[in-house]
Amino acid sequence: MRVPGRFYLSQQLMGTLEEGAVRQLANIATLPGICRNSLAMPDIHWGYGFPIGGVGAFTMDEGIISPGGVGFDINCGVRLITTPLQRSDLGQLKKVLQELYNTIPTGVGTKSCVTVSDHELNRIMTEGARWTIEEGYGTERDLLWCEEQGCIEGADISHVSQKARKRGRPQCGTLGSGNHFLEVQCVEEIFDPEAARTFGIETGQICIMIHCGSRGLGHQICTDHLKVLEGAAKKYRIPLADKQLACAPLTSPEGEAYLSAMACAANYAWANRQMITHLTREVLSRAFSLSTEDMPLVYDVTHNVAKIEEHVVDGTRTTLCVHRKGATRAFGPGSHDLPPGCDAIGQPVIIPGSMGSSSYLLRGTDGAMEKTFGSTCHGAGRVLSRSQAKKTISGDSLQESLGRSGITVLAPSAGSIAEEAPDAYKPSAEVVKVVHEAGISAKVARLNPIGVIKG
DNA sequence: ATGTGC
Repeated sequence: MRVPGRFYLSQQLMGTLEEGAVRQLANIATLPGICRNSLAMPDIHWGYGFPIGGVGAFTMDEGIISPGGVGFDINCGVRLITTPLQRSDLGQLKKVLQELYNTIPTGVGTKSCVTVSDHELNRIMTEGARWTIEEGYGTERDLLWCEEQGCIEGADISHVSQKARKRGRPQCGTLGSGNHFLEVQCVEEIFDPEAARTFGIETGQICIMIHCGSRGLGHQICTDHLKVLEGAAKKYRIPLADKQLACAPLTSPEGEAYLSAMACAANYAWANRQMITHLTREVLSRAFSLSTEDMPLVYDVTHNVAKIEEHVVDGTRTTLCVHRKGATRAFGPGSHDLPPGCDAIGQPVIIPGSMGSSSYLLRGTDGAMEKTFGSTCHGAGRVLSRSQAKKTISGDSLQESLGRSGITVLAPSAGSIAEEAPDAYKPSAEVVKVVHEAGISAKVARLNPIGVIKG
C-alpha cells in the first residue's frame, strides 16, 4: 500500500464489513498516484475491483483511471422532485402509481417510448440533460439543479462501440431493474430548516425520487473498455493486486479513451433521468392538474463516476481524478458547481433508502472538502447478495407487510421485490448517522416512501 | 448494474 486506507464506520456497521471489501480498499491504495487515502464510506460492500462505497483520488501526472472505480452502471444516480401535494391529496395513490408504472418502462431490456436516431444519440452522449430540455422534456431550471448541469465535458463518441450504441438507442427514458426505482415519498422530518428552505423542501410535502443509470449503453462501454485497460495495465507495467483493477495512466491514450467514453455514458444517464422526470410530470399533471413549474427538481446526483476536480491537498490546490463508486459528491459551501443560492450551504446530496426505508436529503460540508475529496455515502450497501435475499426472503409476504404499513409496491415479480428487501441492505439511518457525525455531510431532511415502482 | 450465467 502506498497510502493508508480509511473507513467511515460505526460499531454497528463494522459488524457487516466484509473481509473482501477491506481487501479491496487496500488494493486501491496500491495503485500509482493514489492521493492521501483510499476511502470507504459507511455503506461499503464488496464490488467489482473497487468496493461499492469506495473513493479513490489520483494525481493527474502519476495517477490512473479504472473502470472498476466507476462501476458497470456508469452514472447510476438519483434525483428528487417536489410537488405541491400533501399526503391527504393521495387518496388515489394506487391509481396514480399504476399510471406511473404503465407510463415509465421498467425492467431488464425494456424499450423507451422513443428510439432515438444515431444523430440524436450523439447529441445525448455529448450534451446530456441539455438535449432532453431542448427536445421539450423539461426546463432550463432543471439543468441548474443538477450536478454538472447534467453534462460532463470531454465526451468523445468515437470511443463508444456500435454495440454500445445499439443497446443505448432504444433505452433512453427507461428505469431498468435491480435497485433502480421510482418512489413516491413524503417529507417526514426537517433537520436543517434554512437548507431545506433553500432546497425547496417542507414537512408533509409529497416528492418523487428517481434512481436509475445509463442502462445497456453504460454497461457495454464498461465491458468494452475493461478489455482494453486489461491490456494497458500490462503495457504500462502497472502491477495489479486484482485483475478487476484494470486501469491505465490518466495521461495515456487508453485512459483518455475510457474517460471520454465514460463521459458519454454519464451524459446519457442524465438525459435518461430527465426523460423519466418528464414522463412522471405528465402523469402527475394529468392526475392533479399541475404544471411543470409546480414540480421543480430539488437536485440530481451521480453515484458512479470518475471526475477531474481540484482539491486542496497539503495546502496546495491539486487537480485530481476522483473515482466515486457507490459514493456521492458532497461539495461544501463556497465550492465550484453549486446550484443557485447554495454558496453558503453547500450542494444538495440525495441518499436513497432501500425499499420501504427512509431516504435522506443532506448537504455538502467543509469537512467533506477537507477529508474525503468532497464525498459522502450513497445509501445502498448490500448485506445480502441477490441470490441470498431471494432464498431467505419471501417477496409476496414482504409486499403484503409493506402494504400494511402503507407502502404500495408495484414490481414485475415477487423475486424482484425480495432482492431489494430492506433486510438485504445496511440500515440507511445508521449510514447517514455516520456521515453526519463524521462531518462529511449534514442532514437536511428525511423522507418516507409511500409508493414504489421497480423493474 | 446487465439483451443477468461457463
